[in-house]
Amino acid sequence: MSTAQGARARARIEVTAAIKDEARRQLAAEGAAKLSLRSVARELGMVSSALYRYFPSRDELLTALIIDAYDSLGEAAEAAHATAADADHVRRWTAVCERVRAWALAHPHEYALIYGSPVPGYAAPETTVPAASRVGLLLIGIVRDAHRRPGLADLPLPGELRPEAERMAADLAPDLPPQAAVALVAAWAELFGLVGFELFGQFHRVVEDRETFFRHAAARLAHGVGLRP
Amino acid sequence: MSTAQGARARARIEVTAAIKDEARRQLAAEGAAKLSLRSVARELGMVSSALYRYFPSRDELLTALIIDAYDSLGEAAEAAHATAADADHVRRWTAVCERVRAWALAHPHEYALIYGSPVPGYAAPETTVPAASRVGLLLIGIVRDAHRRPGLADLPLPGELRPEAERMAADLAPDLPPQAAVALVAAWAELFGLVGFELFGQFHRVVEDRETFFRHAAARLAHGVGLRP
DNA sequence: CCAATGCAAGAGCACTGCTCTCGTTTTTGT
DNA sequence: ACAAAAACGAGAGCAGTGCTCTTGCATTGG
Repeated sequence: MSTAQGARARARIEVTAAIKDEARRQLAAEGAAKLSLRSVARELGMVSSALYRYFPSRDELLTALIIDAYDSLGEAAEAAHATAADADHVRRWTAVCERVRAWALAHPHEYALIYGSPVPGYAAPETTVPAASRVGLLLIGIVRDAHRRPGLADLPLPGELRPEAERMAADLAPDLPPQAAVALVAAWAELFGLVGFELFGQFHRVVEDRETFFRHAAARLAHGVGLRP
Repeated sequence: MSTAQGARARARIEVTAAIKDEARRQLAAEGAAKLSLRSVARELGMVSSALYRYFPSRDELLTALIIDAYDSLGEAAEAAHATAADADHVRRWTAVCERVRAWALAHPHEYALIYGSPVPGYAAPETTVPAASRVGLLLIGIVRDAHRRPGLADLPLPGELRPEAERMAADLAPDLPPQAAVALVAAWAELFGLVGFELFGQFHRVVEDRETFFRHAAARLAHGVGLRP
């Protein structure tokens, strides 16, 4: 039987956590490109080959960090949503958007890891999907609330788009009108376009008061999906 | 005086071009991470150290490729704009957007290089700015045309945003109303959010008919900046 | 108690960016 | 036209990387 897992098993999860912590430290400090297995091992006082008992490759380590980053961002966004629970739909939407931006500015390298170019060979493994969906699900929830109250403006749905819109709505939010689903996905992508452009320097000498600019852009996105104050 | 530059100077620009060509080949085939100076040199039949006579570092080579990529994208977008010169403003806008998307899908690694996470240490050098602005200038031109005809819808300008809006308009397009400038910059960033999400796999199992989805998202962006058919 | 497994260490391979030196060739100033 | 200066290609070498394989020790489980 043995209730308490042996000392070995406990040591394993501790070492695994220590590796991830040190790797995350190096990622935050220098970026994914400069993160090296050898230097993580060195910092932890072990030899590089020992590290392969815990992660089969550098890419696997990075994947673990990717999932953690998605979770950290999702948690932050959910917390922002919770503290704005009493506000109207537009304010809840912008609260989530602003928190996403704040998280990105605070964790630029983690953000680049998950929303920048895929760093490894490429193709994010399927295991990252649940963690990656958290912000999206949050935004869907806000629009769903607005639709139930009711308070979701009706959007036009061009005929050409109807089949895809219905498919998307069926997968994402069967209770929402199809045009809301497409508007939502578009706004979701556009939100990260705004954040990414600011973070990666495209707004250099273009936007100065980025906080104000972003707040209004986020409000315009909310308006675009049909939310009204 | 000496009109025809010496054979040495001519050889230099030829070798420089050959290096860039081979580097671009490897970039397109394997991505920026796998592009190595040594393998470029190997493929060109020279030794790696000789390559440093032409590019002082790997990052400088990458910077040259970045500028070329911006120019290639800008050229494609301008060509699309030219062939749609007779159409209405919305169609010209969407033509440019769709060409940007098509270029990104055709050159994923180049796109990742310029709009993904900055690959080197980071911070794109100032020399990339002119090439990077071409698509933005194109979009500004379309809105300016619409404003002159006239046919640019009036957008609201919240008081809080007015100072930044006026600053942006002064820098970007003094002849446009301030609110058009902010809407333009936001739409510009959002456009690349849409493209990036599709390219980097965020639409996996979310959007199926991506062409149709994108066309309508681009049209919605046009509407958002005040363009009307 | 003993065999099977988990683990850390070390050596080693193939690769990278980059530097320095050493002849050779081309350009330039007088 | 000739010598000094600059540009160039080749090679060796340094420090670093991801990853594999073998060896010996510690911890498990039957």
